[in-house]
Amino acid sequence: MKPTSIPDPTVRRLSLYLRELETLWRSDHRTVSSRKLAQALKLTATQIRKDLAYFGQFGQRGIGYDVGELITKIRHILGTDRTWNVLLVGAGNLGTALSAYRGFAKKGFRLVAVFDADPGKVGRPIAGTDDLTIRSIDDIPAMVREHDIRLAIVAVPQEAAQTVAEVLVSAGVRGLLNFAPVSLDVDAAVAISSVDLAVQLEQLSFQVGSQP
Amino acid sequence: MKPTSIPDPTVRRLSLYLRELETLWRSDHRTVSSRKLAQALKLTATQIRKDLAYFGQFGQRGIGYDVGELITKIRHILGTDRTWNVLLVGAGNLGTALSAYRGFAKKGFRLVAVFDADPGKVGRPIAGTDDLTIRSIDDIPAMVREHDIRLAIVAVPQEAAQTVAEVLVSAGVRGLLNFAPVSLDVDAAVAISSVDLAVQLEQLSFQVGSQP
DNA sequence: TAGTGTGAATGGATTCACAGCC
DNA sequence: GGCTGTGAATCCATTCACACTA
Repeated sequence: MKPTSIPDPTVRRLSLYLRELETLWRSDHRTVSSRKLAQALKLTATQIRKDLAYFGQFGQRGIGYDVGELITKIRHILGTDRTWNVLLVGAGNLGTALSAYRGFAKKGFRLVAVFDADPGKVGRPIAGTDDLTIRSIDDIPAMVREHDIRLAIVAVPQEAAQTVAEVLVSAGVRGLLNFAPVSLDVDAAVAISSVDLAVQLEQLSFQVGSQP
Repeated sequence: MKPTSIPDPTVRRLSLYLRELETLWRSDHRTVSSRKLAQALKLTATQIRKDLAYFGQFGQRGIGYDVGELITKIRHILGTDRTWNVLLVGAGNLGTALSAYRGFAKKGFRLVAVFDADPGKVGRPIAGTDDLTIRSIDDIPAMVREHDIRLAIVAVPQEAAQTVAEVLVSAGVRGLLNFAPVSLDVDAAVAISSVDLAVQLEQLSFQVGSQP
């Protein structure tokens, strides 16, 4: 891994490369060219080579890339070659669906606890998970310490999001995946990734709407 | 609205401006400067002014922007000043959570039907919605025609996503919001917006991981 | 021939600097 | 004094062109 700062778009694409490579692996492809990868992802071959070149020389001229090796390398770059303990706040519709989502575990993210502010929900088990029960928000700091938590998912209503974010950050969490439709204001050292479901539809509305 | 092609990043930010403006409106702010807006969203004031200038002159020098007016204008630009009928495929964990999500309706997106391939699920009502029941995938074309559907949400497992996308597109859908962890291959005229939940966490892993 | 890796050129978004208006 | 709108300058990601290797 080189010392230079990596362009943000490159990091985003790295995840897509990994996803595609894993699919290729499952269908028994053991080598792939930047051109093939580009086709599948609707990017350019040069871009993929540039992106990978930020981190080293992974390919064989004339041959392409070794799928298994590249998977290992990208996982290492992204930091997903180990297990991350993750915690989730907000046991509403979305929160419980996310708790039961298998895709996280497949990528090495293990959900260790779910929290909700509603005392009526505390203690209730979450369907579709092995043995998770809803905990009180007050237990967050202890859980963060106990399980070395660095990442958390925020799936609470807009009004509660900023407060929850502050609790998490002051407990020591370093990255937040935010589903609340609000821009969180936290220390700049904390990484934030946001998914606003309505915003996604608005983008489509714009693109489709400007067509007849 | 000008004829020039709008930068993609600008369109993405437009949604954020709208969200922030709606929050300001609820807290009784009736005017706002680009600097205030920039602070809240962690952007630069110039960028906001440039973005808005693509579409016209909405501000008052010395004063700022009228919150209500700007909301109206941005909604018009995004095409959300009308109701969009939307359809959702995949009544698993995530799909049912999305069906019950109130945020879509607030932004003018009305979910009119939910589909699933599992015959055992067809006919079952969806909790948290008024009167939606799960329908057979075969009914998609009829529903698209009947309700003038242009946007659809894909919340099916990876293996099913490409097929579902093709069914939707050939039925006439113009934009897809895809939650399956796969890159969909459809006609270039179809707008696609993708949310891969695991990818979001990977991005955080990278950012947090490169810190000590 | 098929394919990677990379400096140089290009293109497009962001920021600067400032004119113009309240 | 405060703030918008915008050409010019800057910055940064993408693409081009090609040396190099299997």
